[in-house]
Amino acid sequence: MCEEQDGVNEACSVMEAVNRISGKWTVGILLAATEGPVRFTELERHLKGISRRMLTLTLRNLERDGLLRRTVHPTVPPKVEYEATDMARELHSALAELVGWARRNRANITRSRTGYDDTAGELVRS
Amino acid sequence: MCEEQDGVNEACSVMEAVNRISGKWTVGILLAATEGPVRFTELERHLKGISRRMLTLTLRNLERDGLLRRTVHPTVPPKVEYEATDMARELHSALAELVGWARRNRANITRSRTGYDDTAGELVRS
DNA sequence: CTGGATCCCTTTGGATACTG
DNA sequence: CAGTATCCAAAGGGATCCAG
Repeated sequence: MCEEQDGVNEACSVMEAVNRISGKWTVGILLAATEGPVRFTELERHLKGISRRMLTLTLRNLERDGLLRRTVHPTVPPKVEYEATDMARELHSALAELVGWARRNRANITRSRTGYDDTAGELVRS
Repeated sequence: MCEEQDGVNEACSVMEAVNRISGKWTVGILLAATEGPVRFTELERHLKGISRRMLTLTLRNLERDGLLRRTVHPTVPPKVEYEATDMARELHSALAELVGWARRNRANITRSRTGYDDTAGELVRS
């Protein structure tokens, strides 16, 4: 599935992880579900701007990967709760590293981008 | 740009990072460029299956974000080298966490998926 | 050798309306 | 409340040819 070469298999492992947490809403949902069980509409309000369809899809995929546990309470009206699994909680600590990096370098990246756009942009339209 | 709510701004920082390293080839390129300067065709051979277009695009974006440094040697034939910046090297350490997580939980996720597909799959086609 | 430009297909994601 | 179904737009990504 993933050719084994020098550093590429390492990259492959990372990508497996990255692919799983990529997606516009995945991290937000994961973080919310780590603090405790959350309901569908709670998430819908929490993740402002998400559509029902994307919320459903993202939840399904997370459940499928074993990162979320879905509990249906057979009541009227129905009540469904989502909660992060242990595996997801471990991931959370790894995520913290990324948060740190993002925080530290947010400004650098922005500067780099503007610099790049200013420089290269002019060359193109020369 | 990113509404500040409870845990969402935290998720936002993660997403900034995730968005930057997502993309099919980004991590592979980053890892290769972290070990030392690499040339265009080296990468093309290393990342088996990548198209020239995607290699170019990914390199451009990484350079734009300040994660890669692009050095042009004014020779004939032209020679261009890419190397990871300090910022990218810091990211590499954060990535290591993810690698660990991916390695530890790869099997779990696969199991979870097959289990999910077996269970839910039947319900759908009922 | 190192790309740029173009075409085209696939995937992702959003809006909305409907249902148990 | 918690979804499902459908339609549609935008982005991702591959193939190929062209150029400095």
